[in-house]
Amino acid sequence: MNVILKNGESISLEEKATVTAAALAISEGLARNAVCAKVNGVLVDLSHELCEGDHLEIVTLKDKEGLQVYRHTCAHVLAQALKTVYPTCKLSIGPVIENGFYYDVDFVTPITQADLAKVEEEMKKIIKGNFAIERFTLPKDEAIKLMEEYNESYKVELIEELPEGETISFYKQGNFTDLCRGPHLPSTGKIKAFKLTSIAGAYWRGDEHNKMLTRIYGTAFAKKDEMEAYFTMLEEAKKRDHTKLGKELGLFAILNEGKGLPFFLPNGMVLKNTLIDYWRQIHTREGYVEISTPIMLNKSLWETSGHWYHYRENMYTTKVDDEDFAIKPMNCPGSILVYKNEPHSYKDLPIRMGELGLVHRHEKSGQLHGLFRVRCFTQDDAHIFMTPEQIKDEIKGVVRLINEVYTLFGFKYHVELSTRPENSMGSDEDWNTATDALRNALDDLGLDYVVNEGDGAFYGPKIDFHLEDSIGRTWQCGTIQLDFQLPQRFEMEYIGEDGQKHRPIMVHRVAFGSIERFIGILIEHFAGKFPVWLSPLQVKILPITDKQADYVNALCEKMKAAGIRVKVDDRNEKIGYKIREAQMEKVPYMLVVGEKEATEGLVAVRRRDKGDMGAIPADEFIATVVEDIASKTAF
RNA sequence: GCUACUGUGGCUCAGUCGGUAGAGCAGCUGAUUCGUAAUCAGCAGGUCGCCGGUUCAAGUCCGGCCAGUAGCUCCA
Repeated sequence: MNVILKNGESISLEEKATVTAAALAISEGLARNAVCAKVNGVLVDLSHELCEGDHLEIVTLKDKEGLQVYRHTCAHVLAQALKTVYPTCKLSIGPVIENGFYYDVDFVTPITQADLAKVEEEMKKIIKGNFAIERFTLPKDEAIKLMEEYNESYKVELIEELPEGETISFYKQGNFTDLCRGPHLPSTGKIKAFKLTSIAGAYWRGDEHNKMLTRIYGTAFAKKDEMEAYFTMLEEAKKRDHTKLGKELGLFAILNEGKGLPFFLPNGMVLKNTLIDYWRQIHTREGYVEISTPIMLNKSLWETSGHWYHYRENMYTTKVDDEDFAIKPMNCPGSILVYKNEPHSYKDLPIRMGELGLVHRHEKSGQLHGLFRVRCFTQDDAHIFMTPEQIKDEIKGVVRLINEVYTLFGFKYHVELSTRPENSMGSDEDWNTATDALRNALDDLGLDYVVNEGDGAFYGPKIDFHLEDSIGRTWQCGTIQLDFQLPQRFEMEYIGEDGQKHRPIMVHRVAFGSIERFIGILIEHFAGKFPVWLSPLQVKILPITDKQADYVNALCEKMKAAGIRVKVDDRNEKIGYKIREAQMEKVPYMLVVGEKEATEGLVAVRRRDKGDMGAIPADEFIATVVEDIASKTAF
């Protein structure tokens, strides 16, 4: 019989040849590295029997799917080890995740991090035992019987939900059998590098009303050095932790007096204000106007907007003179009131109305984290009110602006389009129109995007921007949300060319997302070494002795006049001490000034990452820094 | 909110089997005026997250609360 390979060629094999046999027929090396295969697009085991005309693609550990299968087998080895060490535990699910795998298990007595070593030892034994992993299938009733025999009630529950008549596959390795779709490695001995990393609680089926199981996380790589590299990356991420750097660099603090409510310290405030200055500059250029609305407005407003019904549990409320008020969790209703404050002609549109709005949301305590998840934050919000014809161009303008912002900081990003969720308001027709408008704008710009079905806001579909930082982690920041609902609820209008009243379309959009979160991301992205234009302190002057005091003070004043953030360290300390401290503060430029420089009008420049750069005339240095700031260059 | 873990001077951490706290850095004082990541000496600083319990005795053991961390769930 013949099977067709990835490159279109076909090879001839004996009837019922397995994937392994096929791999061997192609090359011995491929057979050795084969993990599983894709037959007609479906992943199968190496022991799978091929049929005439099958399209065959051998999968190795170099393929994403190959590594996933490898990790999935690790999860099974973990499960087998757990059943050996803790025979009374019950298994639930054990999938592959990014960088590893986990298994959710119900223990009679909870285990701790310290117990993982024992489990790892057992896993090593299983790997060394090199048990063959064999697939078999059972009809539903027998599958249930088998799992009942093993007392695996979670597995029984999973099987019961499968459609009648479905054959159910199991994988057996040694004395251990697990319900699984597969595929798997041919034997446990193929695993070369794995580690159990952590333990956490996780709800059965991800539902907080269900029992909490113990989730054991692990990671696995094809080679030991790849795993080492992964742990090195994690170490690097730890060093960049914005909560740690935020403290060390005096940027922000979150105190017991208000959890999730960040305080900006002087250095962090410089960062925040610099970002805001930049934001104002580009938005003014793009034809935005800026407004500011109260952080607290009365209940009837939030009833009109729908927040009172759809967002109530996240809102802080209070009573003023017996009237209910809510602290705003979003800025849009305020912006709408500004729009409605006067009548509008079609000639006014589009109106691009920006607001750096401070919003408060009562997030659950367990999800607060540094600046990434807080209870009060500043959105770099803007609402665009427009005619239906303007939608596409306006969306495109916003996408371009967000691209400009992310590019400046050196972020790569990808785009996601989210569609109608379950708990939403409005007609299907409106949703379809809105979703199509976003889709068309993205298609027009030729941007790649993924679609998240059912992940939109309750008032409309949205485009999300997920940016990637310097060590490859992704963050959701920018979002563009189209809204047909609020204009209706607030009965917004404009007078059209025809003299009739029309309803404007509204877009909500942010570029940074939340300035707080964005600052957190910037801290980690730059590891605290901000580019000159963002650095809280740009230049630190370090005189060798107090004989240089006059020269150094005059120099400092001159730099301040040039718009540079500069300080003199005139303490009675050795130069090495001053440099060490400035390095730890991550100041981009240090100027060492001794006798020689003071008499000749020079500065000895030391750069944060490059060390001693030699002496140059002071004026030349000032010009360089001014240029760094103006051009917002990366250093 | 849920599960697990953690909480000792401003910061980083030590404190054994329960016997009423220890270091380095930072700070202050003094000396030193020095050339590219820590000059020396002295001083001061803590009701061990909070509340309660066990005990002759609690930083240490137990319970509750508060806060943080890793996840779950949710989200900018």
